[in-house]
Amino acid sequence: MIGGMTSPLRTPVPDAGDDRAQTWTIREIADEFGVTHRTIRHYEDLGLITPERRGTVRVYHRRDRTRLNLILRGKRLGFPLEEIRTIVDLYDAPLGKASQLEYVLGQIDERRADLEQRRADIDAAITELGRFEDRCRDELRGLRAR
Amino acid sequence: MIGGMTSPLRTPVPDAGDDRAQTWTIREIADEFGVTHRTIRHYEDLGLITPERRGTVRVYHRRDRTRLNLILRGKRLGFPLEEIRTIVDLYDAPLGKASQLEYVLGQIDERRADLEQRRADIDAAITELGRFEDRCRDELRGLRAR
DNA sequence: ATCATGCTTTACGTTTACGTCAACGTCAAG
DNA sequence: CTTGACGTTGACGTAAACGTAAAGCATGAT
Repeated sequence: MIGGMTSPLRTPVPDAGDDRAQTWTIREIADEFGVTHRTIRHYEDLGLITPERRGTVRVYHRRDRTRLNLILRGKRLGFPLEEIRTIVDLYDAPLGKASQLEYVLGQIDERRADLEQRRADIDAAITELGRFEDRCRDELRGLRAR
Repeated sequence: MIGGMTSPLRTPVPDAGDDRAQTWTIREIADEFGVTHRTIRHYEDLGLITPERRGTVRVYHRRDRTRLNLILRGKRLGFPLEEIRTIVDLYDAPLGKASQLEYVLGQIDERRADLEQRRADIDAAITELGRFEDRCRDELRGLRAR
């Protein structure tokens, strides 16, 4: 089960006063998202997340959690991590100049096309399952009618 | 491009008269489905398809093509091959006894639940993309307004 | 002071899904 | 009968996505 426990870092950050600047350790993040710390670090190796370093230790912010959510959903959808990186990078690209915006909009269209293809596959699979289920139920009724 | 060329085997099968009993070679199947013969053989190693053997040579029937379609769609959806096997096996299970039918119906429900979870993920991703696109377009208009 | 915990890096192991030879069989054509 | 064009079986290679020790700091607790 994935809860929403908020476990404050023992170093409440000097720049405090803002309690929304909450941070988490790698273990807390891993537990909460139901993955191992090794997985988290693997994503970092691939540049999917870039937690702050306080000395040698990793400190995770809200931003990292947002990215992790995107990553895990991408995984559930079967995207390879490299492709997932292009997606999460997309979401926090600079967007400064018009050319960059045009590029991002193009990427968005590509992504959407991909996702809609997948949805079509899923819908096909579901209706097929439905037909198969009907056949099975018919068969079952036939057996019980005797 | 994946066409539908029908290339008859040079041995038109003694049990002929029925032209629907068409067969294909591994190369034809591979080309038509856009995969390599190695991939086809890999699926056979895992028990996903079981082509007829005429001597030492593999002979593919319509049934194998049906399975291959299921397999490739499963792959597009990101299912691992082992899981895909349980799915294709499901579709041509015996269905003889009621107990077997009950089991299959249960499996169908599981599959459907999985697929619907995926569809939910996809829908979420698509609407998120939509919101992001709107923000980008706003930004773009802002730049051009100057 | 030291001891246990938790975090870190380094590095090799594993599973999945094929790719890539190598070496051989076979069958029709020249 | 030899030459290709396919087909077949190993067997090893590889890329992705982590798992699994091994061994070193850092820090709070005893």
